[in-house]
Amino acid sequence: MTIQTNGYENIRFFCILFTMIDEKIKKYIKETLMSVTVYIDKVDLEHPMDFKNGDYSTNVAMVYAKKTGENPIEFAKKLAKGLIEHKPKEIEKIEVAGNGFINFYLSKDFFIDSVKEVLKKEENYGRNNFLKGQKTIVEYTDANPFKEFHIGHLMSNTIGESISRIIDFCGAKVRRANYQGDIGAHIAKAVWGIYQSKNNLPKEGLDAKDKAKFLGMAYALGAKNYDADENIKKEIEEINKKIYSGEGGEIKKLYEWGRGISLDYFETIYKRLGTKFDYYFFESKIAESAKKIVSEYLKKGLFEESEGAIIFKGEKYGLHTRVFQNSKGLPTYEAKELGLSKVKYEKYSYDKSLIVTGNDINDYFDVLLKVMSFIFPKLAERTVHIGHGMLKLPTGKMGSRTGEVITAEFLIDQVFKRVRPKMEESGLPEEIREEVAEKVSISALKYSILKQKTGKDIIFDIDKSVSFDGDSGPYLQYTCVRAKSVIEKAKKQDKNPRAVSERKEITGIEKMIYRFPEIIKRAGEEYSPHYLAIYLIELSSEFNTYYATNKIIGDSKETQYRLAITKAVSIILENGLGILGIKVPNRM
RNA sequence: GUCCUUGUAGUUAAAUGGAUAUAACAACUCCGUCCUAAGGAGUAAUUACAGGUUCGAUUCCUGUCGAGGACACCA
Repeated sequence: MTIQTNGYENIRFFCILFTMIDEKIKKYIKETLMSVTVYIDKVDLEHPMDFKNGDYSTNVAMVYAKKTGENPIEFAKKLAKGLIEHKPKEIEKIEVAGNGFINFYLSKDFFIDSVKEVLKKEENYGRNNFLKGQKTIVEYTDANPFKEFHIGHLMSNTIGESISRIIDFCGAKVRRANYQGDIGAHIAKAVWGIYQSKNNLPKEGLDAKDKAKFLGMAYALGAKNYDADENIKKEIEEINKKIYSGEGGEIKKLYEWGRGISLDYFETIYKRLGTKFDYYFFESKIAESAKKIVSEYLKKGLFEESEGAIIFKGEKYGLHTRVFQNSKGLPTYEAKELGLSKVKYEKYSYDKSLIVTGNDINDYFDVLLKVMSFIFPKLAERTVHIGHGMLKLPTGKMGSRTGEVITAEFLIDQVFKRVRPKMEESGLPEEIREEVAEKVSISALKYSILKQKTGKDIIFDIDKSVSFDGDSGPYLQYTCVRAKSVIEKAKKQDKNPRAVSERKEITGIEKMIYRFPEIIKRAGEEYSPHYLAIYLIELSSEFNTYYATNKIIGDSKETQYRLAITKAVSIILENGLGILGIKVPNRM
């Protein structure tokens, strides 16, 4: 067999050679069970909470003892005996606990080999093939031109970007998409506001942020007058029609001007957050095809007419009724989303389409997917909606309708203000202070979003939630920087990492290192970055304990192994943080 | 009213049906530097309530109470 040696093939080759240890143990349990004539398709294997109960543990004996009619403990003992007979070399010891768990203890050689593997694969450590080649399009952020980029967009962006990176690590071919509402009543309000100051527009030279601020004010003005004055309401509706029809003239010019500066401004935020989109989809481009789909399926009887609108009766399927085309003949978001699924597919013939939005539209997505299952059944099967929770301030709800909008930049700036003075305290060179403070601020924010389960709301107290110690992004960065700094120092003394050890004793940090690939896989299977975030904290905590109790750079033979562990931790932290969308500074 | 989500230490969170429910923050004790103390060691503190299924329930089911969201032309 010949193996092509370009980098990519190499990674794949590794993945085939090194089956993950948990998979291997599961297979081995399954085979042993079959030898005692129990067939099962799923073996539960977990890491016990406490290291003293082994590195892996299975409950199969308790679950399946009943099938054979035996006493669980007796069955566990019998099974363990079979397991011990052809124990793989990675396993040192197998024990039956009093309640019927079978516990597996990995061998010292396994841990040393794991460290070796991390050093060998470096930035590719943790990659797997379980989504190999799967073409996946991930839609997230979805900020609307003319409106503010608020903290809801920040959440969607942070989560979507991280999920994209996770599935990329699992072998998927990922494309990032941003779907933007550049049409509709809210836009018309903003354009009306701009029209009022058309002779006093912001100057060309101003930066994107200030121009965007002007748009925010224009929108607020339009929204206020829309509600207060019947005549202005009519004017705004007129503007809306003009934008929809795309007819030329002054309105069109102002609209395009505003749309342009708004999109430029968003780019500066994406850059700051570390996202680069492959595709931008705009509502204005989707509207026509959406209308066609609706009228076609109205004829086919999927939709019905009611009070001048075209609706889908969801009640037949235990869902709600939704309007797909309003009585003015304009397609609603529902219809546009249908069109979008098709347009996306035409751009990138995806196997999977993920859509990350706030969970306030979960119910609505159920209806949409039902409708899609009739119109584009194949696309519906491939579409997964991921609803994230809302970012809430202790004072109440955060939403663009309440008027109390918190922009992403405001929040980042608030965090930055608290981080910046720490740069002086830690005596960093003048020239890198801004840059490090920026990385630390983004990390604090992103981590506090990613550490918890995606669907749940986050109560966000700027003072308390964004902490810089303990369970935080900066803690992870700090641990990584510290580890790297030790390695640098050792290098100057000609001491280098090497995964060789004579010691029999197994430390807590070794028991964490090899788990990284498993965590990536699980996070990818469930589209859940928080598994990774929590793992990285546990890893860091173990490393910091190790650091506090072991002098890493010493004169003993073990120095090279301690350095190897340190290096492995820094590699995992850098890979893991990268996947969370967090950059590690060189110093902090 | 109907449907969906949710309720875990003082606070914010974690826990593929498993072992003594795990962390961080805040509180209280310690470690003052030697490789980065944005660190480490320790103490105290939690599954809303009532039933059920199970060898075993924070997790599954039913009910009660509390919170959030969605329920026709916004997205």
